[in-house]
Amino acid sequence: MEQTSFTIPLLFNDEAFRHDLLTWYQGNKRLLPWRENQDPYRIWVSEIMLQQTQVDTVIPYFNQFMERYPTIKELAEADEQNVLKSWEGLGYYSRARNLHTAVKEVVEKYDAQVPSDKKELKQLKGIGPYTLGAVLSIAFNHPEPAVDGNVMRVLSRILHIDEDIAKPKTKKLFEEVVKEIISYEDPSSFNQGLMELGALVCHPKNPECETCPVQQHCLAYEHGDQKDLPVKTKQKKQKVSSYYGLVLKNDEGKFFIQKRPDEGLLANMWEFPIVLQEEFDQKELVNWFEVEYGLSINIYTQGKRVRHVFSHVIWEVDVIYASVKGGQKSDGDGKFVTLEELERYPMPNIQQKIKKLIH
DNA sequence: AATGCGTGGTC
DNA sequence: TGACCAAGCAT
Repeated sequence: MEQTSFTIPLLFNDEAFRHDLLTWYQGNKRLLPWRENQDPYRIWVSEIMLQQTQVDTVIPYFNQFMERYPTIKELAEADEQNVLKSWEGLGYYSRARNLHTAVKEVVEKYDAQVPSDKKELKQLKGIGPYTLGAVLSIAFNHPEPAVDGNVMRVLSRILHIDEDIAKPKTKKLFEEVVKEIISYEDPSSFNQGLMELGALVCHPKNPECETCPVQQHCLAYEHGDQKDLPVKTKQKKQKVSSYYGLVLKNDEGKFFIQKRPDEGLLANMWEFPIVLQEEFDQKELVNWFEVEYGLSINIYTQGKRVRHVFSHVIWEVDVIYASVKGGQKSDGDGKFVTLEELERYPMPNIQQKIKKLIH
């Protein structure tokens, strides 16, 4: 009844492919912190961190995170601000907040045991189709597909599938394909093997086909057009927004920072106040701040321009230094802190760049 | 379905 | 050096 626009070629030897892939994986898999055991909590955390993030970047974050939050209960009992601090610099911060929410739910509803039930696991915050399959297969040995960018790239070449992998529908196609060829003996190694192959051999550019363990199964290699696969439409260019960033110091040498809103970009992270230049000209800044924060500031110099590229937008922030009179009161989410105290607040990289300009 | 959501590495 | 890429999810 399910009609996909693709059927696996009869000449594709899935049994031999599984054997060759698993044999290669067993002999070539990297020793990674989350591969030391099969603790579902560790597997879960690693999969969240690995979303859109490279292994080398994740490793130190994962080790520190596990040192600080060794068990589900300890993470569940933590303050979100501390969890965000552990995530600082890793990006996509909603991952951390969703993981924290989900972990608390697991403690309450499932006695702190990661559910192995597909439906229960899927409804947890931050667990989508990929992470669901990854946790089920790696932690519980269930034969579920875990289709990420690696898997789509590898299989698009092996089976010569030229559907646009940027389209959601295409991922479903690959999930159906994996269901048909996955190993029921070792689904964990099968899924990880596909991803490992994508990371170590079947690169996006210049795939190392000459040393590929499944070269003889690869239709793209046979055609000689592996460089043209996968097909992927490119994303739009980011638009640039210009801001003023205010580094405000009061009489005690403390700096003004504020907590960002609880949703949207960099939610619940802390920042030096910024304002869109198209909304307020530099001449209006003093008045704007007075009205917005109830504090009188005195601009004394303009610093450098800081540029920061996000996934979907570019910020250019002109840093402005100013002094504040008095400034003990702190309405809402703003407050004055010393440079030392500032270290305890989770701040995104754009704000770290601004912070480094303080001398 | 299309868009919002970070950061670092590569060429 | 800008563009692309990397173990995606929420809405």
